[in-house]
Amino acid sequence: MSHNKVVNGNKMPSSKEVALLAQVSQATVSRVFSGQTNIREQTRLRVLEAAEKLGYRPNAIARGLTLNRSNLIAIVSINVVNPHYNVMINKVADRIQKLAREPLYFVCSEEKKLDEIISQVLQYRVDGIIVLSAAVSTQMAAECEKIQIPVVVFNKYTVNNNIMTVCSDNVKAGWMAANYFHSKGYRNYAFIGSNTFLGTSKDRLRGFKDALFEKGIEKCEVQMVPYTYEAGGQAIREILSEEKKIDAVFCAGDMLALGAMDTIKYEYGLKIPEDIAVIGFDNIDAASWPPYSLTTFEQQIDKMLDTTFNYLSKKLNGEAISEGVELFECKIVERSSVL
Amino acid sequence: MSHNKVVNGNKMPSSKEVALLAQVSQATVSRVFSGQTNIREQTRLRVLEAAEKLGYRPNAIARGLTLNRSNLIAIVSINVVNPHYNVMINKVADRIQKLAREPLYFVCSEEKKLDEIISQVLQYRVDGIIVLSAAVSTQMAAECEKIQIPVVVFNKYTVNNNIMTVCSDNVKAGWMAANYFHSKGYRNYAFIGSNTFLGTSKDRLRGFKDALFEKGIEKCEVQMVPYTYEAGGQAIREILSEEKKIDAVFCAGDMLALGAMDTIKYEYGLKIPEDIAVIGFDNIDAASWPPYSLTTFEQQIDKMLDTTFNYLSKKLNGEAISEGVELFECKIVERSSVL
DNA sequence: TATTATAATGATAACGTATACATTTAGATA
DNA sequence: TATCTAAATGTATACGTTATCATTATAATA
Repeated sequence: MSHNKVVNGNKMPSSKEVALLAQVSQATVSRVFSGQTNIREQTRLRVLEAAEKLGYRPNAIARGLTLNRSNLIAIVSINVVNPHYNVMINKVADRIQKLAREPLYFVCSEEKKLDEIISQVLQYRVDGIIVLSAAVSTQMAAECEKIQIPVVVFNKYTVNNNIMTVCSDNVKAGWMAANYFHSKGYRNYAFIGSNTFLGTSKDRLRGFKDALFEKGIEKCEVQMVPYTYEAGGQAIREILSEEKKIDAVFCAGDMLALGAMDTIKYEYGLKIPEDIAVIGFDNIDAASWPPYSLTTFEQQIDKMLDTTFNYLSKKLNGEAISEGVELFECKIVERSSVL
Repeated sequence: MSHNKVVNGNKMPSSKEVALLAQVSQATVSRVFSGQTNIREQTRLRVLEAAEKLGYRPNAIARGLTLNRSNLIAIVSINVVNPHYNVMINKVADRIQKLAREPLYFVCSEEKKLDEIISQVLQYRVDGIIVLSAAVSTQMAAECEKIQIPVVVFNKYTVNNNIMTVCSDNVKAGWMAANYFHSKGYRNYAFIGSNTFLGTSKDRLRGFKDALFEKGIEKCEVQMVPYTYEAGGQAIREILSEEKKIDAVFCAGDMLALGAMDTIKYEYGLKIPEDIAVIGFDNIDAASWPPYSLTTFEQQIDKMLDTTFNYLSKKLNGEAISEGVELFECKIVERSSVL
């Protein structure tokens, strides 16, 4: 059938077959490929040559079984179209590879199903789990802790003894946004958040309202919508339609902000920032483009990743490091969507 | 030390431990969890109860070893910030999960290193490999074929007997773009492609030039730049700076097109489409936003994914299906960046 | 050369699962 | 009840690696 009859046509050769060809024991082959030192150069070469000839590659699955770890690190992310998000995922994947591990990628349609997904993840005996923008249940966190699998929740504020949480200080950012608006003379506020990232949006809203309260302002139009450009437009439409006079809108995501801006300009013929000022969140690429020039918040993603991976690698090396919540301050990137 | 002394504090229980508690053999536990039928309901429940009590989860790694397949499907993608791309990756991941497999995600910084990455992928004895926008070497393709691992190259035209290629008909799309421009009366052309997706860009350029040639037009300014918004701007700057009169530019990617458009409008004060018409590629979200309203090409991503996963699942089920190149036509989405 | 110390290698037992085969049990029939 | 058949379960082994321990080969020393 096959044109190739060498050894075992259709499956990858094992170390045993390499050993046979190189005339050494299987253990020696294993030693060569697990990078041990006590090997005579001559035999090492003979083994490598035999391996080359057979197209041998160590079986990571089998290795995982004996070592009781897979070298896999899971990324669990909610399924959302968000440029900022995809940048994050790529960065996370890259860091995992730099840790000499492989990213096992799980997409989670609804946050409700997160526990189910993690349960699946655990079947792979991953070395660690990074959850993006979703909350891990207390029960699941306890279970992971019990079997010594480090979990980092990234970009979602949760308090949980057993897991590491790395997150932006969203409450403070909201507070900063309000103060920034106020300092520029704006007085009639609106907030557009997303129910896709509900917790995060709520935190930003809380900080926003806190600051307004400090200034003696109670009124603030609030819309919570899906995280899309269109929904941003729809939200501002709701706000503007009912004769509610606002002159400043804080959007808990650039995508929402861009949708709102275009609606403000093209549907209502209003000027930004003269009629309405806008602040966004995430500083996605498009925020800096001339048609928008959106003032927005930048998160310290790289520093957050440093913390995440410092924690993970310490855990993986068995070094002591304690869990907790690590908050990072956001920075306003000033452009021209606010006076 | 630990507050929990049940069985084996810090590692996940095995089927053996479950068997012990349920007073059955390990084989029976295995049978319950691999969904076999010949099990008395009573014992099945006893096993499930014991498993529940111990927090047992089958070890996918060990299962992979015996079955000689991991249930993993690798996604190998080049590292690029491209919204269209991230949408694709999410869709691919989702389909993999629907196939009851898990996506193992590899990011490849340079296309040169693809073979190296695939070599790593193969260590995990993945059930299949999906390569996005990168070419697999003939040698590597042959190797994968030999060990019966199906490979699909998505979104990159390559001819290779051993792998399945699913790709848009880029040559034809380029040809369509030129004809579209020409039918609207434009006569002075430029092309901006990306060296990040060089092969794809070249194909689109070839079709574009072919059509121009048919019309008796030889001249066409060409720029090949990295796939970014900024590079798109820089490219059009190069084209416009040297007194080269052009009135139509075809960009092999929306990101490039948006960058070019903003530069045309805000730096040169020219009007789109009156002074210069623009066609993009991919139909990313931003292309439809009012400031751009970009006429662009839409790829039949879902149909392409259908073909990809139909091929994969047939291969995985051992059904016969032959490799080959499957091309999909692109569709122009007409907006107002062309007269 | 004989003796040691050390480096290199081999033999073997895990790791947790699935499965072929052997055995037991339960249900059906006479 | 005895017998037979089929279903349920148990036993034992293999999957490809790593690691421990035992053994052999090599180099260093007297």
